[in-house]
Amino acid sequence: MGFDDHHACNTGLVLGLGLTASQESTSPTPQKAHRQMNPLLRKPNNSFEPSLTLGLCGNNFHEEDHQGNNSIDLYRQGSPHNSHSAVSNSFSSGRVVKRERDLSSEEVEVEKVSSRVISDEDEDGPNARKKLRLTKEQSALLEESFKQHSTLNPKQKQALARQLSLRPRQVEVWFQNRRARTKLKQTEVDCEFLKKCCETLTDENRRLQKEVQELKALKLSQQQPLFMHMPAATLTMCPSCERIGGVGSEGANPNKSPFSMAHPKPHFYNPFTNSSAAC
DNA sequence: AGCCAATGTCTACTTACCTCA
DNA sequence: GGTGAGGTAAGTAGACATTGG
Repeated sequence: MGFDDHHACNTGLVLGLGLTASQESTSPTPQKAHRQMNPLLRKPNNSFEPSLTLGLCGNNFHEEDHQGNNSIDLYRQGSPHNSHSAVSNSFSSGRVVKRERDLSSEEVEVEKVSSRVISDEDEDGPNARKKLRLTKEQSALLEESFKQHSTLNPKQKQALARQLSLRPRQVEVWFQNRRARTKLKQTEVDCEFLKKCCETLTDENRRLQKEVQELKALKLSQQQPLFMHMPAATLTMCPSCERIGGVGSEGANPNKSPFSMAHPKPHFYNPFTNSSAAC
């Protein structure tokens, strides 16, 4: 169908059942493979599939080779609040097993060091969970990095964490939350866009229904003496082709619509004006 | 080659803390 | 000063891929 979304809703967005191909460069990381399996992130290389989403573009994932040496830093926190972390909670339950399993060996070591510091400083009880606030500099650098690639491979994570004096886990969490926020915003945009499309289609539907009614009425009137049902004032004659058109069939929507018929002005045959002497 | 456990990463959802009006 | 809303760091569960035995 010839529905032109770009003009209909004027949002600058593209809606369509399109076939999208992968924009992602090759990455040897497992995450890439995972993304290919994940329905929300999947961008298969050699396949096309219908899509309605307005996902992030420019999301190329480069296998950047940061210096990435494996030395372990004691990641100091950037703000006074930072001496506490969620790790203190994790270690207070049996989930510490999973928690440690989630961490690389390096991270485990860092976590353990951190937890030691935490336990020294934590005077609010074993379950206290103070909120970390990232500094402006940290946030800015994370944002910058996110613009380049919305997911990180382990090396990138390590390098970024070192650069920011954060734990790799914190960098990972920040990226996870950032992706979630992006997706949420995009969903809101999509929702607004679809609402507008719905309104447009509803209006169009209403207009077409009205047109159908008028055409039906006209057809009915043609089966009976026309002068009894159709006042002369409702008929107009096309000066060029000398045909008669009804009022109201087009006037309801003066704007050209994507749903307009190929020949928007219907020509109605009027036996009374169709004689050779009519014009 | 096939199986399985361990591990790592992801999303989605939730919780808890902090800030600000 | 108290409070509710919003933002966000972090926890959790579940799914899936990879890897090594």
